[in-house]
Amino acid sequence: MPSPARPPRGPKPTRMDADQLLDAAQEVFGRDGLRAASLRAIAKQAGCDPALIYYHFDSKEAMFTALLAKRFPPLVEDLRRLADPADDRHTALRLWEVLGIYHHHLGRDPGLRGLIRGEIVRGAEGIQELIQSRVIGAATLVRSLLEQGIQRGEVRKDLHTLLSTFFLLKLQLEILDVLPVVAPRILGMPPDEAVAEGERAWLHLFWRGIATDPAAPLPPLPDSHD
Amino acid sequence: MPSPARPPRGPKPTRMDADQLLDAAQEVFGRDGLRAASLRAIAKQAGCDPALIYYHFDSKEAMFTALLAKRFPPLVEDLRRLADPADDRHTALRLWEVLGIYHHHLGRDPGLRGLIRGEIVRGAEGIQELIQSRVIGAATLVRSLLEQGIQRGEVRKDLHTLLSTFFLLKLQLEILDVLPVVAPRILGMPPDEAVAEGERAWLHLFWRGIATDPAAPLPPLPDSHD
DNA sequence: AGCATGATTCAACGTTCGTTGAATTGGAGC
DNA sequence: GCTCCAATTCAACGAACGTTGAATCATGCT
Repeated sequence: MPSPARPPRGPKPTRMDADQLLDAAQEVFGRDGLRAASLRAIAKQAGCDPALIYYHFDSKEAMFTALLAKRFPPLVEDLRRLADPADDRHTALRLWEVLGIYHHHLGRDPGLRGLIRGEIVRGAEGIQELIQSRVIGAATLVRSLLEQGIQRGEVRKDLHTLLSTFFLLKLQLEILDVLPVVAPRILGMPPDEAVAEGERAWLHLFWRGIATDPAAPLPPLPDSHD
Repeated sequence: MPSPARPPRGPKPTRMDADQLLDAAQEVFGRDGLRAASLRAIAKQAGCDPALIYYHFDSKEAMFTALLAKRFPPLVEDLRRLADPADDRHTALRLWEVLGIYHHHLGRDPGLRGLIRGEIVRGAEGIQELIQSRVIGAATLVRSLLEQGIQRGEVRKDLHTLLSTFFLLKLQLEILDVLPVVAPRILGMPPDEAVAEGERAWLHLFWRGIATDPAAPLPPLPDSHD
């Protein structure tokens, strides 16, 4: 009996590519934050050995930046399409779609959200800048949307568009993050419903806050973002 | 030469009480989060040995709850005074003071903010509930303020006051947290100025969003919260 | 069949962490 | 001046961490 039931050492029948590792990393980073997340936890989530991570990535930080590089571009691409000046739909409706895009790309799991939300402030130096530059890229598109609204006369001319963009996006992230957790206890409704109602209430409040004519009725907003 | 320059073992000339340890803990917890903050870092910040912490507190978690128990009641007490229905000032002005109270109690250092903001979502079970209950206590007072505004006819009757309270406070925390960090690069202004302008812009937008008559001019808002 | 190579695991290193028990000392009370 | 206690430090434990180098296996190429 040379070795009773030792698990095989070599490659598994099912290969593990970098993407699968990134999915696991997103889960764990989102749950624990960059610093508290352990490579052993990520490996366990992915179902492999921690050392395998070093075959695909140089370090924990490199894994993090790879995660950003994978998840951000699709979101930005959706925003870019939406920010096309040829789109002449009502600005409130387009802002509603902004919330939808964030919901679609960041809403499904804790994922990048807590990480984007938190790591800007408490993250290490280099990472802070990396996230900032990515977030700014997305925010700039949303801001241009507000400015198109001003030119169309639908949005107040004296609006601070940069701060307003910050408000719109930051609160949407908070809605996606916090409402599902506190909804059952505080709002007495299931998480999905709470998020949907929160987004709708937020857009109404925000739009009233920035509209040239706050009393004018909003165009109908399509159903929840799924 | 029995011992060249060994530092003394016994009590220092200057005693260290639990409050000083809590101050150091607030600094480190706020910077690193509950999980990533180390007792050794807290001890270094306080200028004592890590073991001393265990003389005053049972554990790291106990230290955290003690910190909440110390910092929250003064904030809630200020809110309670402000929510007195006998206060007949304009509701927008009272909401401006709400922002001021949060600024005053949570604005000076990273302190509890990042912690309140983050740990609700990603914290351990028991702590999550602890923070929630404290936050709810404060939020309830702000909500009553909105409802007084409705009764006075200054705030829209169809407002979802619970969600609106969530919006008001969450975004104020984000303003205090993020604006100082990103202001120099993005807004091109010093942190304090950015926070002051952000708070003012936020109150204007929020008030327009909830007012019965959004076009009516706001009462003058006193200068920045200091 | 043999071999090279890419994918995976194992075992270990050095570090840091939360925590503990014993040792030490300054000051209060007698 | 002695004693006792509260406050503080020291030294160490076991666990978990990021990381690395060598070992192992599966597969495709020749």
